[in-house]
Amino acid sequence: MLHYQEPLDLAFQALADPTRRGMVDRLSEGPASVSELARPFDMSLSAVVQHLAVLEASGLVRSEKVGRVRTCRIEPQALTLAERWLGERRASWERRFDRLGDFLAEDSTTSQRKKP
Amino acid sequence: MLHYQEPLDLAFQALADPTRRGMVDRLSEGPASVSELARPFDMSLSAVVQHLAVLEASGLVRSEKVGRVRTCRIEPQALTLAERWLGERRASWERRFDRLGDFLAEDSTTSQRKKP
DNA sequence: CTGATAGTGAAGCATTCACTTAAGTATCAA
DNA sequence: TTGATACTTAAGTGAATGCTTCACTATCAG
Repeated sequence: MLHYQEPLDLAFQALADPTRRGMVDRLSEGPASVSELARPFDMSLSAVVQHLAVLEASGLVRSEKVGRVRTCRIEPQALTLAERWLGERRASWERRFDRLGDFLAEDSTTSQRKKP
Repeated sequence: MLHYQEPLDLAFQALADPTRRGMVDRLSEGPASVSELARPFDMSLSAVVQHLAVLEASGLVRSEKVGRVRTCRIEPQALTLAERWLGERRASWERRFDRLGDFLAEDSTTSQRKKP
């Protein structure tokens, strides 16, 4: 079962890991090098680089190397994409919730209404 | 490496799968039974039930059984939690970005002057 | 040059994930 | 009661995930 991974899959998957959320959190305050990103975490640099690869694949982070230092920064569009998806579903639910009063007042079983 | 799974881990993990997002999408339109949730997907009912378990564990969905039918509905608080996390990071980045704009507006060492 | 710094790449390993099939258990309708 | 419906539970499988270690390549400072 090979699937093309949609942006939302990749973004949510990337955000599901606390280390990666920590990295995004750090980057939301401004750019950072790989070792700088790695510092707070109790794991090998290699592991952090692998997390970074996941973040880059998801589009949440981009980076560029100058000399021997790779500088990472957040890519807010991908963040917004996920945020919007959530917002839309919540809005849909709220719309329905608002109409609930009408349904209750009318007391009808969906489509079983007019049958004389 | 045993960890307590934080709500955000569970929520983002749950949302990382397109089937589960499909289910949340459906539920944002209103409650549904398990088989109703399963109908659009080309997989066994068992698989759908397992996806549902992930959604329930994450707090995104709750369900209750009446007779032989389990009715599922969305739990918007968990949705809001994830949405807020994203919003906060984006806000943090935007704040920084605004300050950067101010800085660049005054800075001329790294960019060329406009030709007269 | 020499050595330290910053990162890269590959292999290996335990665990988790997303399914499957198969065999249940209640519940409702006739 | 009989049979269909609506799940439920358990076991198994292959692929993906989150690490590790070790070996390696650039880059910069003195």
